Amino acid sequence: MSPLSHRFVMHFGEMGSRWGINRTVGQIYALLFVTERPLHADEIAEQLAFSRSNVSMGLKELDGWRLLRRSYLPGDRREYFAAPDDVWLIFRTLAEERKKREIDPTLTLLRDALLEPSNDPSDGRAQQRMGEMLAMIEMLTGWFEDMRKLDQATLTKLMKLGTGVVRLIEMKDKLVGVRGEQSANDQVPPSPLPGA
Amino acid sequence: MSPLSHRFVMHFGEMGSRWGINRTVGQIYALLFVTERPLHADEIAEQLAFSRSNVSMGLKELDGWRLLRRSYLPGDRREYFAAPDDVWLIFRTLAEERKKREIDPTLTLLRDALLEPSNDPSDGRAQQRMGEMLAMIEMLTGWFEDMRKLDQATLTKLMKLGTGVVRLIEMKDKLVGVRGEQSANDQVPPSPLPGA
DNA sequence: CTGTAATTTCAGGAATTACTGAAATGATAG
DNA sequence: CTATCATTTCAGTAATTCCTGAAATTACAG
Repeated sequence: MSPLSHRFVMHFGEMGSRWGINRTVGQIYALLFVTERPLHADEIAEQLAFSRSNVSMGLKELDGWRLLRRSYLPGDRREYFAAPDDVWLIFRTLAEERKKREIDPTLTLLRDALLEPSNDPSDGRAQQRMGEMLAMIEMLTGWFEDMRKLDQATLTKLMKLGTGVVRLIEMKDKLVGVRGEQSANDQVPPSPLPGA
Repeated sequence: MSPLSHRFVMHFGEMGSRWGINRTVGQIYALLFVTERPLHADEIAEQLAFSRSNVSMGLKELDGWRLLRRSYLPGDRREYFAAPDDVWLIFRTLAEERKKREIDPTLTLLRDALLEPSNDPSDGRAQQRMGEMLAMIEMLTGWFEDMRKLDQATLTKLMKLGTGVVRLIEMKDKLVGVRGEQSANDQVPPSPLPGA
């Protein structure tokens, strides 16, 4: 492995813990990401000096994140692995999976907990706060869902526009006359900071 | 603690590991979040059945995330802790801190690594891929920075607009007349306009 | 200062998570 | 079916992270 690739792979290994994956998984993905051709498990194990079984578990984990492309070579029984070519696809998948793992369980808890009527009068404050949190998360996830539907070209255009989008909204408000509330299904949540 | 609050606190404890904090820190923050008045460390330790020193370390950690409000009571030497009232402020802070911890180090690595000219010819592919990743992260963080500058009201409006924002952009393009400056990747193919 | 209350630090043990080698399972060619 | 190669599972160990009690430090009242 070239010094450049090696540095990149090591970095992903170190960052792994902050990203909620372990060193092995981080390094494996970095390696697949920078490598031109698909690799089979033994090659990965050899390059990273991990045990074969560790690589197997790491690949399984990555598979759970939907971040792997699998392929075969004619006349070769071994399975080959690669990262998707499109970095934006990788990012989208990552964002979706993180939302599913880090946000959705809390969304469910808040909805469930706030549904059942409380007979404990001391719950007032807690209900209030949990309601605030729920409203925020629903707005964020709704918006995330909206953005997720957009194709890459549109999303790119939107991001390049940056704060310029505010001028558009002001312009619209001026033309239309005012802040007509958008219909119900317009709530959306943004997830700035998709995590790693 | 009421059953409702207890459930919330336990949930945050369990989710802690997925969020990159530990059980203690998760539970402490959940407790502060739902509790009306600020609490001092001993109260937290008692309610959650953690050692006093563990609470101290947890509060230090939360402080590092800038998620704590500290206060004093007249005639009382102890320090009191609370979560900010505004859930959006909490979210923004969280997003900023996560970016700092999870994204910025990689941004730095990619910039540094791609700056130094490589003499290793086998670096071609790695440079290419790392460049793609860098371009994506720069677009995302740039956009994040733009959104971060907006005040809450504007951000909320934008999120509620959801995919409606695409219609605005199309409208603008129509009014202004799409100029050649819009490059190839800016074409706006009829996108799924769910709200439309 | 001195004494006391509040808080933090830290070494070590507890708990959790990561990793390995060996064995089991699965897949395919002949 | 059988032999062989590939992959996964899993029990045990290594490594890391979490948590505690005791000691040290800090803050402040008298």
